[in-house]
Amino acid sequence: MARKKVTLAWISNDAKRRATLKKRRNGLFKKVNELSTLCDVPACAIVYAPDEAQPEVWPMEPEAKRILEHLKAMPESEQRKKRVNQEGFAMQRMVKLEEQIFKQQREIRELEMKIVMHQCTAGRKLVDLGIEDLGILERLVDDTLKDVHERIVQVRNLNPNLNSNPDAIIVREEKPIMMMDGCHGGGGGYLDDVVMKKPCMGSYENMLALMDASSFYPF
Amino acid sequence: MARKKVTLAWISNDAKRRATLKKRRNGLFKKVNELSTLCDVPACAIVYAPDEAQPEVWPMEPEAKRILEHLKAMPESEQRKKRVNQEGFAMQRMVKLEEQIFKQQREIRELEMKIVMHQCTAGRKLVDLGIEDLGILERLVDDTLKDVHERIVQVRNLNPNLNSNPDAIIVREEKPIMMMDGCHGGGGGYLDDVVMKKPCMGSYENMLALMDASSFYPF
DNA sequence: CCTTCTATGTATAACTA
DNA sequence: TTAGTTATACATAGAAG
Repeated sequence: MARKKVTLAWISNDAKRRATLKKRRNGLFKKVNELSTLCDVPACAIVYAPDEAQPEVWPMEPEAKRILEHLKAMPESEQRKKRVNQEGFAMQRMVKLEEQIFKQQREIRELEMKIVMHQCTAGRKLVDLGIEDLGILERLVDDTLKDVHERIVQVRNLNPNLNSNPDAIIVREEKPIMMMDGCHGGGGGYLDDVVMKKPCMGSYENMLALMDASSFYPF
Repeated sequence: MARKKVTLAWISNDAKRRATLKKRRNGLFKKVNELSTLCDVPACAIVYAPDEAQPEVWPMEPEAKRILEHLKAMPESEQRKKRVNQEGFAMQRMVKLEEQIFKQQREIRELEMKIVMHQCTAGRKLVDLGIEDLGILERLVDDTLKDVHERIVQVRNLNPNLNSNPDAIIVREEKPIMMMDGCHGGGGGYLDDVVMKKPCMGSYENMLALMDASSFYPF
């Protein structure tokens, strides 16, 4: 019954659109109520439905009307201020988008470095990496080392008589790169976040983030 | 971090109430947008914030007025076109940015999947390793770290002005990574469900539509 | 056209930096 | 304070009646 991901676009299917309108209008009005209750602020919402001469209004018309009177009375000069702010809106949004892109680029690089770590047995050489990638890799390896240390300490605490010194066993291989497969996850594994991380917010949410009152009404 | 069950009552704590107001107001306006986009109906919401002389209105306050007054349509559409042209540049840029973001998000997801694949293949966790394996691992990781250090020093000697701090990255070098050779089981169908989402144009078009010229130049 | 159901997406309370 | 995270509550798309 997998629910689709809701594409923000006009719903062409008639029945669906009407169903959605109804459900969401209810949800919207509920939210209006909650907001004005929780925060004790006057609030209202108005939705025109096709086929309905009068729009749905929430809360009761009279109160809504009172709320709306303020708008009518708002002087022009303030509207102009708002206009200016709204023009700046696009700018701000672009800045946000670019920031997001930058962050994502870093995230991508980091993931790539993690994979390099996994890959090393496949023969990748450090010589192929640029200085920046080396920096990232350094940190990752260091983190891994810390995780391993930590785990060793844990185990030692449980069994103080154990010894992890593998000198007698280990023969260093030609390749200096460790084989990471299977060394992650679970107990503080440094890679868990890769799996768990929530997908980045879409740009639309970003836009909403900009919809802060202070940007619009800075007087 | 358990989220409380939201008692539908006035929030007495000041900071909390303000935070909630802000969050929920954004959420509310987002819903208004979604509703009017999905179902193509005029809709608006108005929220008064304390400490603000004027209420928050969504969509643009003048548009809201129009909605409320059963606005008259025609002459405005032409002005809207003009408006859109004026904003055309910014809009196109934003579309580009959004596309880029979307592509990057897919890239990130793909990288994450590759790592997951590794984890699954390896199927072991740090916790699963015995003390000896941990010791071996420790040395391997440590050796790797040393190798990385060494390589960094080498590179620095060649180019003393280089900086390995990832934060300094601005433009990505040519993609140096070759991913996971041989790890894509046949067909690689596992990513098929990544649907090409239309770059969030809808919302901005909608926004522009709301930026009706008559609303902005009401003099 | 309604409900009702429920799996899944989204919003957001609480927390952290 | 504002921004970013995470876990959880809530909203709702799609299906079935």
